[in-house]
Amino acid sequence: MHFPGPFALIDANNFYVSCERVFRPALEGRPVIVLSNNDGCAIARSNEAKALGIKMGHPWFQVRQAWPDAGITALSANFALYGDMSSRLMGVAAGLGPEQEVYSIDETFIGLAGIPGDLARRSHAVRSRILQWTGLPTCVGIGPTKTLAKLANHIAKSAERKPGSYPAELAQVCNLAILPASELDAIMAATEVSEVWGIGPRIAGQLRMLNVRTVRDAASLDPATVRRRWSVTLERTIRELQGQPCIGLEQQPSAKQQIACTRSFGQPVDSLEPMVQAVSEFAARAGEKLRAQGGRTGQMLVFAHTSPFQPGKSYSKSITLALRRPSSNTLDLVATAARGMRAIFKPGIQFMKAGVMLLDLAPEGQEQEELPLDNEGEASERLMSVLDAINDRYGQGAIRVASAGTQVKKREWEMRQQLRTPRYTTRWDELPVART
DNA sequence: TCTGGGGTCCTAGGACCC
DNA sequence: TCTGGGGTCCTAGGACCC
Repeated sequence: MHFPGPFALIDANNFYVSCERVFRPALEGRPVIVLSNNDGCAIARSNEAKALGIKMGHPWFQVRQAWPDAGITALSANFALYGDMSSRLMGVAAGLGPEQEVYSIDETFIGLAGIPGDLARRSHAVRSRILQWTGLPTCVGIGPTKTLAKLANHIAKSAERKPGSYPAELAQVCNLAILPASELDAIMAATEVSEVWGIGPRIAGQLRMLNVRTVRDAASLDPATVRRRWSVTLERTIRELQGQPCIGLEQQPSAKQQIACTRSFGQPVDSLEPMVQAVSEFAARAGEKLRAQGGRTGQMLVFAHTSPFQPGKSYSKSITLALRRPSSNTLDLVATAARGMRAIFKPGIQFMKAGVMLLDLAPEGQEQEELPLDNEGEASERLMSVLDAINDRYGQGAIRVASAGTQVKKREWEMRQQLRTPRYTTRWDELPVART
């Protein structure tokens, strides 16, 4: 395990909303939310939207009813844009220190070992550079462990957004590593235990029953007792709060152990053909992800179910299928997914969601080889790399399997996305226009 | 009318082995 | 009254993260 602390955590503020605002500055200062797939519920909120009381995961149709006159702008998720903005952010953020772990689309840990001088001042400089070069506002938290860096980031954000919640000088950049013990103690006593990375609602509730309510309370627990009562995971969290590094920095993203592609439909589907289309498409997407990490799959899970929100009879079924031999070939995967769907489909059901999961992943070259009776394997690899290269250059879906549906064959299962902004940075025909 | 998607890790318990 | 000891592998379920 690698502990090049102290650690910084750089985290974008309201990331998806901030990406949208870069290209639509008129949205500054206004309540803006970004919706999940299918325009279902709020997954990102501007500060103004949070101030209205809109919650994470709040269904859009309820938001619309509850605040008809608040001037809320709702946008469909534009993941092509967010992914590209993320890689720009990560590139500039890397300048803060020698080692970097990209933790999520909008967060990165930086290992600061060996950096001399005032880390807070350096962080302010990098923060300004990110804002100037990408347009994205961020906050930086610094601590001797990753858990404390996360906590510091929370404090930096709260101090900025809610003046008075913490000392004003901690806004935007908060370095817990150099705080005098008494001040650190006061801050931990003023922070709820549920804010700690790794403590979710369930464990926070159990801790509350033991009168452990603040971060300070949690940091005073005995690690051995915590391990006995809960698990080694929570023990690590407690030790990290006490300043002992237990969670290392992971610079190379490790290969995934499973790959999923699942979607809710834009409308209920009750016939077999569109269901087969949908899982064909999902299998093809999953195959792209699989080839990107250089892996093969030996098992696929296919599932479909009705909406959990609709009254009436519900139906949910899944099947696990073995591939004849480990493969990353889209044509194999699509055929397997279609076979699975035919096995679990039942007429007269209003299906609302389906998905494909690739299990039992292994790196290429690790599986047992069959005697090559022809050059089938090599041809398949060349076909897939050409497919990926074309889709990479001309856009996702430029070439796809026909069983996933075509423009002629309507794709009735496709998700709704009526409020999507242009893919400004990744499509030539959607570039922002400066002047006509 | 309308409610997301994609991951990881840990533990307990059962099956099975010698 | 008594009923071994130790190990591995797999799966399901719980909890967490963004």
